[in-house]
Amino acid sequence: MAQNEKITINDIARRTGLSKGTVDRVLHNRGEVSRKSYARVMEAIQELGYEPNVFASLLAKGKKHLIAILLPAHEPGTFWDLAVSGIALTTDSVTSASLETKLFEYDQYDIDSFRTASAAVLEAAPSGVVLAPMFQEATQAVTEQFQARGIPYCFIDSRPESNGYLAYFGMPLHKSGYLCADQLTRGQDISSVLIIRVRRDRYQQSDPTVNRRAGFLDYMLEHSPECKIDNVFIDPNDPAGIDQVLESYFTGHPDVHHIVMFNSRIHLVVPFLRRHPDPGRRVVGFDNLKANMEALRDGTVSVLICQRPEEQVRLAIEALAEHAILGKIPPRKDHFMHMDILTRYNVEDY
Amino acid sequence: MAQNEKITINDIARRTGLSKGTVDRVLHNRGEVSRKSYARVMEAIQELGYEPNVFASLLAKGKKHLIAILLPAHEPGTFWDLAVSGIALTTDSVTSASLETKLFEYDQYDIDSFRTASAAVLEAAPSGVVLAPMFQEATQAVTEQFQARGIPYCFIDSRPESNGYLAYFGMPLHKSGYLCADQLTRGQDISSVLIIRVRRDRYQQSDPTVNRRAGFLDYMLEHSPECKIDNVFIDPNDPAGIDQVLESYFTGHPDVHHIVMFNSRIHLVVPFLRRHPDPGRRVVGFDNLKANMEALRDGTVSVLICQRPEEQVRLAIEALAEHAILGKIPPRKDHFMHMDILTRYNVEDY
DNA sequence: AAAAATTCCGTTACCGTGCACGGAAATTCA
DNA sequence: TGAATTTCCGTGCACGGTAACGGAATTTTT
Repeated sequence: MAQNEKITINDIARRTGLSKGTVDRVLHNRGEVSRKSYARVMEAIQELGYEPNVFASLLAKGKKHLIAILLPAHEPGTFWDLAVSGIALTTDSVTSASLETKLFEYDQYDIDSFRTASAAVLEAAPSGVVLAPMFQEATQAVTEQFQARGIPYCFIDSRPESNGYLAYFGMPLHKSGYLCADQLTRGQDISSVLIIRVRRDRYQQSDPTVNRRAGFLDYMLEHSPECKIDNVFIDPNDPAGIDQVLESYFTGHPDVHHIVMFNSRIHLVVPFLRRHPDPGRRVVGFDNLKANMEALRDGTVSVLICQRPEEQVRLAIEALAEHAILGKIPPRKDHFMHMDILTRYNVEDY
Repeated sequence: MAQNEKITINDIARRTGLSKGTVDRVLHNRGEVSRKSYARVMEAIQELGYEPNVFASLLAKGKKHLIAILLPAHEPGTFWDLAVSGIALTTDSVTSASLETKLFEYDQYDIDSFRTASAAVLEAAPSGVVLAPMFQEATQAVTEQFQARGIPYCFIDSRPESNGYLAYFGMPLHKSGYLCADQLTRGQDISSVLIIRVRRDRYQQSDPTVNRRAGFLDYMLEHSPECKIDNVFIDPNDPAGIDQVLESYFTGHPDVHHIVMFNSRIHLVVPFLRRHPDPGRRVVGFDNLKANMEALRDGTVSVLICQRPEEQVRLAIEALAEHAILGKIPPRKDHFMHMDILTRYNVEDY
């Protein structure tokens, strides 16, 4: 409070009778300092409450830190497209002057492309990496490389069992399924629900929808144990097939009104739903894709549960930046983000 | 992309055959430069794509910018307490090295204390001010002072008619009332609602609840025109009185189940509601005060509509910082923030 | 005890801008 | 035309920290 003047390494040098070169050496403990001098400097730092000047430091070393972002290809209108848009959110022009971000993309259905992309990341020798764990073993493999090279990394979206990451930013998956069920049923008893699922591929992937579904089922078991729960599977790349599947299901089950989908692709079934309106129907999906929000606006979808993937990316980048530039490590590892409930009445300003 | 090396004012000096002193003069156009030289420098800046090095600049001038925050006193558990907690969110340690924030508080029921606080802000000659418009004319008066002195300012929470502010961060008020009604009724017809209001004081204050109520009534008019809407008034400082008012209202109107309140004080009526449970009741309030969230958890309150006042403060500070440090002006003035819907199932990670 | 090797430490040249000072060049005045 | 101004512009130090370089002091070797 009182003493306004920031104290510098020169002050410490003077105080200890040493030179700023020596002070600098102990600050970055890069050796070549006697025990005695080391102790004296540390003491002075304590006493005077020295704090390094970030600007001077950054200016002097003039290094640009590279943050690598390793994500599935962001085809327009997909979840990963949202995530990627968060890179630009690293708004802070000051910080960003010493930060460079580079996006490494891969095909989320092709493990080899992931391996190639990982290799490229390692090649680039970044100061930090943001990634989503898609392929379990391959992710494990690459993060071990990161650790071996002392490269910090953050997970977004979901999180593997491992433990070496700097931080994780994502939605509490099980809870999100629970919330989803509550929004669908509005806390009232319902008699039937249809879960629409996407058939997964051969590789063992980390799949957030598993936990969501579990949360959903837990809620239903507690609140609507009588409720009949059906599952149908669709193929994202076959719109005609989707229509067929739904058509045949609903002709067989005219009494089913409610629909949920635990991934971001609720928009895939929207065309069908538009053609077959049902005033008693409720539809809940996930993630604020453009197409999903459109469906929310016109009432085809009742509720979307969203997790701000852009924010997750932004926060991950910031955590890595703080680590790289200032050597800070975030107090918490796991950051469970708020689950946003979107309806047609609050979708506009999202 | 290709040329990696950042170009500096020295490069420009060399290119133009002038000295860096001159280049610096045109960069900050502080005169003492001939037309011809000025033009040449500008041209070179264009051609080479010069961008100043923020760190060097900040280091050289070494000035700490002061951002003043002018808000109602943040008594624990109030809305303004939340807002104030956002000051600490100016997380970016790099930026914050050149930023200093100072909180100026006043009594939101005492216009003189506001005047005193405003005077103190002017006294401090800050590089920017964050404020919420409580007293209309007094706010007008002080912002005129800011403009006269070239001090940029941002509004949060709500926004007066005037026009000289740098940016505004807040909830779309009318829409929030609309949303509130939808959450209360769940889109279904209801027959009656009770609006609980706080009697306002003598001074003409900027009152966000007016717009919210308007939005609410608009919704009801559209969706439940038959609905009977009652109003009662309570005094925040008289708990016993609150109980009396509610007691007498509900004994007279046992058929009324639904309750809304358009300010952050829904927690005031929670004790009464807890003592008089009603399974058919729905209660909607605003803002994530601790007490409100508690009531959400135990089911006394059904839904809270929240606006992240901390984020508003953070964003306002960041906007001012960018302006003060880098001279940037934000692209948009008005930032309507997303309205968060909180239920017992997503309140935990908020 | 002298030479060789280590361990420590001070000096110094930057990093890119900001800014004060003083002087050269151009202009105005007498 | 020479002096007095006014316009312009270059020089140089400061900001706080980084890191290479080389030398003094100390320790180890022969």
